[in-house]
Amino acid sequence: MNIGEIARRAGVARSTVSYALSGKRPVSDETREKIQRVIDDLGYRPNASARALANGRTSTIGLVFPPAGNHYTGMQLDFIGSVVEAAAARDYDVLLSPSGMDSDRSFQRLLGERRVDGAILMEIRLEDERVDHLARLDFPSVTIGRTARPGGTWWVGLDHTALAAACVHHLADLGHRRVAFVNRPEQLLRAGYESAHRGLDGFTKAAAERGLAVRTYCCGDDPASGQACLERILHEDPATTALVTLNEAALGGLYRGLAHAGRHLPRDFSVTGVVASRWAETVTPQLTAADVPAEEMGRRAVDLLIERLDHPGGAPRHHLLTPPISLRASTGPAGGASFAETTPPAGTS
Amino acid sequence: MNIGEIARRAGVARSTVSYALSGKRPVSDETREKIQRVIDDLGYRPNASARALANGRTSTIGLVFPPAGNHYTGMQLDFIGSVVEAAAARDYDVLLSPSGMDSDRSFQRLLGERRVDGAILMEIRLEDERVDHLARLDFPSVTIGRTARPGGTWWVGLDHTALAAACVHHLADLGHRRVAFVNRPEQLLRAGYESAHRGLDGFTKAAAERGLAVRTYCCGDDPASGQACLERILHEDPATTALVTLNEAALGGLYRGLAHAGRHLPRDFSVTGVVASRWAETVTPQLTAADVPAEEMGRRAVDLLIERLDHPGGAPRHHLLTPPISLRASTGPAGGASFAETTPPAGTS
DNA sequence: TTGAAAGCGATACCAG
DNA sequence: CTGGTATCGCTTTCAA
Repeated sequence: MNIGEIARRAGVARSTVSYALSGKRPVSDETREKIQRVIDDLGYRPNASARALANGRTSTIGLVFPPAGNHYTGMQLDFIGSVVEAAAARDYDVLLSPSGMDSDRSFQRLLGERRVDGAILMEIRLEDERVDHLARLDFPSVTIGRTARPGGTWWVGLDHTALAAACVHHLADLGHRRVAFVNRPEQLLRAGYESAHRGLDGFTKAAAERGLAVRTYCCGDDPASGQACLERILHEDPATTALVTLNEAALGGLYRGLAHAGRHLPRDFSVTGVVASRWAETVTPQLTAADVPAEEMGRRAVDLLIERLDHPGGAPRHHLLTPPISLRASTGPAGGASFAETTPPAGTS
Repeated sequence: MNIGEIARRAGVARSTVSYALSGKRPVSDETREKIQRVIDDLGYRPNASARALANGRTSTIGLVFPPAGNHYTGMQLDFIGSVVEAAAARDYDVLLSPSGMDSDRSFQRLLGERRVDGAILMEIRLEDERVDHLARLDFPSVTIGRTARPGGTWWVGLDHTALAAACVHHLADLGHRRVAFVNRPEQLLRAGYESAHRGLDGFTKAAAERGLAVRTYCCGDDPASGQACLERILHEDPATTALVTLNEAALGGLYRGLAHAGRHLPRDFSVTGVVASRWAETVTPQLTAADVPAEEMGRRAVDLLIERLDHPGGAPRHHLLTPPISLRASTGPAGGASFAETTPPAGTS
């Protein structure tokens, strides 16, 4: 079923059917209705490939995120969901590409073969070859996260520096003096992941400002690593009374480690960090955290990209978000239990 | 940059370039190398729309899942991730479509406009108009989950009946006599969601077989609902000593409710269910559960679909999986505390 | 082993 | 207001 067949049955030219559909040229009511009847009868829908070939637009956006092997973090998945829904609302389809490098086959297909009109990139690194690549090609794209020098590019991001600092200040205000930082996996830090770097920076500087004793850790993206990491923390400094984390996937393990060490939240230990609300609310006690507004970020990224597609050559725009800390139940005043002096160090049993 | 330009620069016909690329016709080494050099020089990649138009295949599969408004469950997202990775490994792209009905715009675009070669459907209902629609059109598709009468269709599914029954038997073997069932939200049950129905069935029958006293509940897909649901359970029958759940998103809330009621797992209460392992391992104590093998299911769905695409007309195939229960730490013998008689009912404070 | 040309199914320009 | 036709970039048949 194609446009020629519709034209034949309606007794008009193919171009007339096309114009009746697009409205880009006036068509008499009579003709339009005649055409519409045929279309409804046959359930005709124009072929997307042909249309894309003819007018150079696919009405599809690419969503590029690194392959995760076994598991994605909840946050990554939240972004995917929000981007897809926002795009659907704007009548765009979303093509997924699990690629971490600009040389990945899937990445090449998306861009090189022009399968998409534009792309949204996730999991940005401070130095990101994918971003540079796209910028060089002047390929319309928006990043969720920002590189070291984001000037001239389109992005929506979180102010991880400020967020981590806010966590530190919150803990310092509560009287905590010895605080640990639980980051994403070391391999991601080394690879230059933005959130890991800026978060660490913000934490370190704010802690120095407040004169806190700190230790920083990298931690795998899973509960078992979280538990192991917590054991290390209490082993290396049993007097630690609080931690800040960016690692939502490890959160459950951190909690478990605390429970095993006999530390009761928030009485003798406080936990806070940067985590999407749905995960913060899953743990008990619920996590006091700067909530990552995944839905808003996905929606804004889509809006920016569509704006860029509709108005090529416009000045780069971006959104830097700094969500407030939501007070829940995982932080409390330090010293409630003076734990380190009344019990043996954990992690040694 | 198109195939004509490559042909011109290499001094050959367009068809020769095409054949050099596809290998569907012998091309002399000399010619091929000449062409390849030009291609490498210019970084040429064939246009996907043109190719799709010419040969009728898009090398893209559609992944259809219901719009979730605010949040997807972790399991849904796990499926998405696994399908995307499996497809990428087979050089297929994945187009996402958040649509619950066959009338959704996104659904129509995907199929009607032939944006995809085939589709994978998630969140199947016992009576599913999307599945019927696709079957009528003979559109290549595979479902994750199965309808009431899955004969003649392609699917990969979980034997929820057997899984729920296995949970019941596990608890009964441990001596539990009063057991609750925490299902997905009522609205999904009413809508006929397969897992909710078959799971409930399996639970009910197995419980009857073992002579257990049971209560069944529907519960919203979020921690707050889980907590509320647990309060109701203990309020309506304080002597309940165990529960089975399909609702992974509520799990954190169920645990919290138990903690608030002073029930210690697994000493005075046991929890088990059907949940993907990564979520089962997030909670403390880790959940003894039939692990949903999301990755395997996604991979198998992709394999089945590609098989169906490559060999049209083949006999329908399917995989029914029954993963075993992984013993972790959330279940234990009943009666360890004889809780109901020594403390007031929970949920009344 | 290679070239020429006819589609694939739309869009949009040029005429009338 | 409508029709005819070139065009998008690739695949594949037909001929040499």
